Amino acid sequence: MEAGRQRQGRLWSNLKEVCDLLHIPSAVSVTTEELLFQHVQFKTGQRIHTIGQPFDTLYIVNSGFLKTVLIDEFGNEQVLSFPMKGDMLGVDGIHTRHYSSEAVALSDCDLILLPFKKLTALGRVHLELENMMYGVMSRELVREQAMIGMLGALSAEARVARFLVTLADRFAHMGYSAKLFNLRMTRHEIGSYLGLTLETVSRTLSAFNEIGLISVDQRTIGIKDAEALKTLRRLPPSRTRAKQLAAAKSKNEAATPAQLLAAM
Amino acid sequence: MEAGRQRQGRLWSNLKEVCDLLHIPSAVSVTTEELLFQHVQFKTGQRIHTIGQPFDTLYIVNSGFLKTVLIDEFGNEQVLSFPMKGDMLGVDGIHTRHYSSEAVALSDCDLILLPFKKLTALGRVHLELENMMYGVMSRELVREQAMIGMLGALSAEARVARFLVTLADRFAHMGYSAKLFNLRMTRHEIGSYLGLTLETVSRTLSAFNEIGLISVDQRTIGIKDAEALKTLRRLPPSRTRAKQLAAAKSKNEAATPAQLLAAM
DNA sequence: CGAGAGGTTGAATAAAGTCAACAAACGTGG
DNA sequence: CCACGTTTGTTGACTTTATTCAACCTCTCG
Repeated sequence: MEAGRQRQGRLWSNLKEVCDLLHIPSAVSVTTEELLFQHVQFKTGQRIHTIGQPFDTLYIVNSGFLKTVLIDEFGNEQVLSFPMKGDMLGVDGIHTRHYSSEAVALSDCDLILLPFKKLTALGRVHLELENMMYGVMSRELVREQAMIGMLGALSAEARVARFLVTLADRFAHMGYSAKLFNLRMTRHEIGSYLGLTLETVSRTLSAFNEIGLISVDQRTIGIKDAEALKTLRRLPPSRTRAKQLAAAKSKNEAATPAQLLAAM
Repeated sequence: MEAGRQRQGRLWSNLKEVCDLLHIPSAVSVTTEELLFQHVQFKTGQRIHTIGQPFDTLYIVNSGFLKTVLIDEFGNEQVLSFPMKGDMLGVDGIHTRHYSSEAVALSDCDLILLPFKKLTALGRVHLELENMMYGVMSRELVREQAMIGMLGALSAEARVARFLVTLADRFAHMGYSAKLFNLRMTRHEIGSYLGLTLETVSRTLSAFNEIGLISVDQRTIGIKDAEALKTLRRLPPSRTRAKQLAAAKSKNEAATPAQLLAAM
């Protein structure tokens, strides 16, 4: 299970470990020791690559959390993604040979370096590597399409709800709890990612907490009703919610998410 | 310049023609006649592929205009892109082996078929083909990132302005006029693409027309002040515009875009 | 020529953003 | 360990932006 081994004070991974990390089925016959990829560690806040920097390597996240951002003409950050274990970074640099986004570590990180030249050269020998690349790039493309769909069509509440569900799924996929986890990013970063202001994110989380869909304590999120979050499109107006809560309280009962959402 | 030749009642293109179309520098030595890719024609309104359909081929647009869309759980279309000459379709199908979006012809179209199996097989022989694939996929990824940035950060007016500028650039790149062109899509489709309602798109175009940035006549758009459109972030409030227009009128002059935008 | 799709415009409404005050957590150095 | 300033998060009041609903117009194409 230990992806990578110590050598010369650094970690290295072989091709099989890389494929496993990317969830790409690999039928590598010879797990040759020649095919080793170096690890690099980054501390919280460090930049992995910046916009415009010459592209030469891709990165795979082995551990830790990051954000990728665009910087617009007047310095405003637009968060594009929150890569974590198994995600690939730097693909946007292939086309122009310069990174078009910036990647920043949100926690201490361990990344695997994939020098692009080496990768394409190896791709001709180990053809699962080539298929891996196509698969990963296509997957990223689909993810971005989903993001565009979300930004184009969903309300603030639906965006936050989906964000939480997606995060929960990713944590589950990594073997962590999908019911209770810590956000690694600020409200501002979430807002930027979702095309909302940090206040709207904060208010929406509070509203979800109020009606019992989640519990919120700073960056600790508890998922209480994943199903409701998945299908949520719009919250009932707050006066309706207040009325329902009051009614429930007067009967000395806790209002259930189901009751509240029925008012939609 | 004629990309494709008649044969058995259909058109075929060789690798060099495909590369040229994609704007990928190709140094193919042997323009072997073995390496031919078939064309297919679609009429306006026809579907190239649908969501969930098994993936096996990529498409390159040789002529015509299309849209790609996602369909959400309750049948609403979300437009993802408006592919035209030189763009590639179907890349989203690689990952899951099923197309994740739907492509529809907005005009009569001529597309080149790239069977994916054949493509990857050839990629091992002609390595510029492999590089082409990486380049095209990375380019598409960067385009989608820009889209996310736009949807996340820009006002309705800025989105419409950028949309027009981008279209103009693409037309110019194809050898058409960047100053005067026809939209191939409805206001509804533009709105969906930009995350706006059709009414907002219509009003914004009218406002741009009113202050002289563009001329609008149904689907015919004339670009009058490309620079202003490129840098536009927000329009001055309409009462200010009304005042300025009235002031200009009283002096018997036409209000210039510069005057109006100075009020920002 | 008439039906239907596409487009424009206005008035009312709802959603999200802005501005501002405050509170809680963090981290650094005394 | 505590005091401090800084960053992050919450909440309220108000404003702005874009949507919704509706009426109406205008092309296009059977």
